[in-house]
Amino acid sequence: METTTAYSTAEALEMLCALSQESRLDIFRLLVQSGPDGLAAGAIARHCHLPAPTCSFHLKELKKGGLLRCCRHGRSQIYTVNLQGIRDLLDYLTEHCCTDHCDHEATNGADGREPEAVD
Amino acid sequence: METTTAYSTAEALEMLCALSQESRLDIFRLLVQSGPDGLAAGAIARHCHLPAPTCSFHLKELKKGGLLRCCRHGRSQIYTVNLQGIRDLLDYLTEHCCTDHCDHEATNGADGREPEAVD
DNA sequence: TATTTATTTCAATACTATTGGAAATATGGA
DNA sequence: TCCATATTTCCAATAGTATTGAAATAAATA
Repeated sequence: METTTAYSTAEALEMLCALSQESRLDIFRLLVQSGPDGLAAGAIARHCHLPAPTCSFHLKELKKGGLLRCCRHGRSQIYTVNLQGIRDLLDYLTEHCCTDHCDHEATNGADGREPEAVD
Repeated sequence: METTTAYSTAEALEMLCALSQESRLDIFRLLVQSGPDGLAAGAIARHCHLPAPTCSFHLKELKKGGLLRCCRHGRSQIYTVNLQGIRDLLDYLTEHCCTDHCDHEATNGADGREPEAVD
């Protein structure tokens, strides 16, 4: 495992796009709960109350974003979360969107601060 | 750390929607870099190569999602990142989308649950 | 091969988001 | 007050995303 987490903004954006939809966030959370064994497409559709084609569309988007994996098992397609994917997204957000002055519990807790014009 | 951050899925979703757009991710990252002093709307538009109305639209979306704050300073509107907002999103993702078997630091969580196929 | 079950692709439609010019609003200063 | 600057709102055009029934594909089994 050589995870350098040199995650590009483009890749992070694609992941954010994948997760930023209600049904897809539902599906993703369901699969996180389901653990490494994953779930078949049909079971996911039933759980999330989605018609099969709608569910299939969202699964494809999540897979495209690198958040899911799938493999065939008999007649079923078993979907599982790609753990490294969500970790990479968290790392990206921590690194690029939450740096130094935004370092967890570092600075003063309250929001109050007097901003000054820049530029 | 005393705050429980009971961030709802609906709120997390709104934040994900706010961040999952190229211009908005650009703006957000720019403001993270700019630190607590923030930047005026005009400066943000120039930095991100956006016409003023387009930039204003995106700033409003980010603010709606709880990722930015703004306050007037003379003729300028100064935008700053809402640190608690992005922290809450990270906490939500860690808690709901990256649990046990997706342990960041390979720590065996206090609740170790058996991952099993759900229905 | 024909049948059943599981899932995806297609295609039409509906919906939501993005864009940017023009006009409106807000502020500071002469 | 009038003018210049800073930003937002309005609005209409365009672009992109979501939804789902019907058809197609895939695999197991008789």
